[in-house]
Amino acid sequence: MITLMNSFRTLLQSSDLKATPARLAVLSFLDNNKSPLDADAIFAHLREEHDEADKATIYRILETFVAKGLLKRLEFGEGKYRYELAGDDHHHLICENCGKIEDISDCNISDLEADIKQKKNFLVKRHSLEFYGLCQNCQR
Amino acid sequence: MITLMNSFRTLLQSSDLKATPARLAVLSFLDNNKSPLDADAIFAHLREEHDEADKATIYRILETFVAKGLLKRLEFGEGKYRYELAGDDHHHLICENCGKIEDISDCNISDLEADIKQKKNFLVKRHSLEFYGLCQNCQR
DNA sequence: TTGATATTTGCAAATAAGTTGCATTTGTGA
DNA sequence: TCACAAATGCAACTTATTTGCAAATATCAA
Repeated sequence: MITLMNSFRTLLQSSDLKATPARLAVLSFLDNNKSPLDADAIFAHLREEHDEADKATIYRILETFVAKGLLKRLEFGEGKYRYELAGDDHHHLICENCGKIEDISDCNISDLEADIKQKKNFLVKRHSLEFYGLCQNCQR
Repeated sequence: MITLMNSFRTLLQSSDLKATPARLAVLSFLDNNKSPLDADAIFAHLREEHDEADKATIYRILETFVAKGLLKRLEFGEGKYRYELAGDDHHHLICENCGKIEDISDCNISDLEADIKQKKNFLVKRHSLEFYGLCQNCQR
């Protein structure tokens, strides 16, 4: 735990960000959590953990982290953003019945991106790809 | 023009929806328009065309149309929804510099969806795939 | 063509997500 | 341990969207 927090500290410092309790708590919570979370879930968690932070602060932290590349901001058709730690590229399987969110890696769309440059002369910087359907449990 | 409006009438009727002026105007505007539009753009357009409708009405029309499968609801990382006529499957190229939105078809991810069923036992119903980058003009 | 009626709309108020200005507090390097 | 830029809290605000309810209207049958 101590080492984990230290690694978050280091991460923040190497991004020119001060290691404040709220920032450490946000990183730690997103790290513990498998699925992408929205601002309100993070806010609620910090409150429970007595790492309380104002909602404006949470939003500012998330914005800063996305700008620095520590987090990715995602949309799952809910009318709000979710956030996850930036790591290897992957996409999500979103169950429309129970809301469960799984990861998948190894989507191979770099070929497609090359195609796009070719055909449309559009330079792809990034993409979003999410799948909606039914998870194992909800298929019956 | 008259025939076009009649086809929208027919479309609405076959979806068990009354052909109101606002609904016809929304369909017509989205049909004329190449890129997906948000509720406010539609609202503003109808006002200009003197097909004025309340914003709540616009939102309800859009919601109804999506539910009936006439429209697709999209998100481009803007914190709001955009809508386009449902048609052949395609995805979008969103220019991060000028905001221009182009379409691309023929993305081949049905293979990937089969993979997902295989590996994760997740049943994909639909997906969202959007590309962000620089359009031809904005690359220099 | 006219009524009856269920559907749709307008209006106003409410909610949800996210943002902003500003005074105060706090990490951090000297 | 001090100074100061950076970060936070608070409150007010904006933007996107939703909801309740009464009034208006498209449609269908007579």
